[in-house]
Amino acid sequence: MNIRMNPEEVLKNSGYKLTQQRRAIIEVLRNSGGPYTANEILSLVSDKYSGINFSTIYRNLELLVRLGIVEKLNIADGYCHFKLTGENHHHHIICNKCGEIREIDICPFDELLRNTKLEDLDFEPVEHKFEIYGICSKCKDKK
Amino acid sequence: MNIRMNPEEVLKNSGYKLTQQRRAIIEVLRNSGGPYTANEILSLVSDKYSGINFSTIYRNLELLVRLGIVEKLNIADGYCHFKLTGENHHHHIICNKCGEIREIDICPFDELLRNTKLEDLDFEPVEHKFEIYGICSKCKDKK
DNA sequence: ATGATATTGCAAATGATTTGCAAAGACATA
DNA sequence: TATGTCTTTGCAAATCATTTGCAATATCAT
Ligand SMILES: [Mn+2]
Ligand SMILES: [Mn+2]
Ligand SMILES: [Zn+2]
Ligand SMILES: [Zn+2]
Repeated sequence: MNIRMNPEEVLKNSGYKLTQQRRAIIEVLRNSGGPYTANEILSLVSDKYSGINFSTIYRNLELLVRLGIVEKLNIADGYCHFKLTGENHHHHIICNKCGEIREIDICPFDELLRNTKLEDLDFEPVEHKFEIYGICSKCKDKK
Repeated sequence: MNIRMNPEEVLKNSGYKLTQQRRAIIEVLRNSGGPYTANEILSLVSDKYSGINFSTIYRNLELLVRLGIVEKLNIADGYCHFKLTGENHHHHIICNKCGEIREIDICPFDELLRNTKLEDLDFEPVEHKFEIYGICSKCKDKK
């Protein structure tokens, strides 16, 4: 499964059908930064493909995660957030007040691999999460 | 609010009552590594204080988080996990197969602060999460 | 175009977490 | 130590994101 295949190709290549709904979901994730909640994705997709159902959103997000196309983030706000995996790997800073999610390019994992400390862990890493929570500048100014 | 106060002192100092249930919850968190789900904490506490209710667990965990005594982890398994904040700050490697959570001492945040990259972010960090997901040695051997 | 299968929409179920409310407990005060 | 006030608890019901069963529909190889 070449890493350079696009989501549509991965789907077909894995024996899944390229439905209107799947196209729309991928399209939305591609054109918007994210990460978005299932709710937000439903709204965005509804613009392109009205009538799409919540369970379709959830079922497909799960499939896309399973295929490695989409990444699922468990942010401390009670919802799952989803974004396209891939080219621009990054992490997030999240405001505890307003909930704004901003991307950062700093990846602590690169550093880890460089130090080969992982060898000692007796563990095969697949993915990783790094998030910084705090107060954004807008919210700091407010009080 | 001195960082050297113990949980019981912080509670009283903040005007909250030191109930049997709160004592038991803190006791359990102190004597077990964690992080634990609310469910696991209910079981552990029930040994000490039988009859304790789920809503009491949740309400107090929320309070303890608010007071900075407990840390809430959003691990990608659908549950919230809780552990005592404080002395031994660390992160986790989590097995995608069996769900085992193991502690690691590597903290990417120290590194970040050293590089002063955070100054540019215009953001006041409060806490951070770093987790590595993958396959543990036990699960790797199984297949 | 047809048929075999995968996928969808809908509505109902699930399950962790939250909430309202009356009874019980903590603790400052007398 | 007894009293009174205010907080906290237990219980049961509500919430709400996510999941699931099933019949109807869409996709795609032929
Ligand atoms: Mn990274
Ligand atoms: Mn850390
Ligand atoms: Zn903010
Ligand atoms: Zn494992």
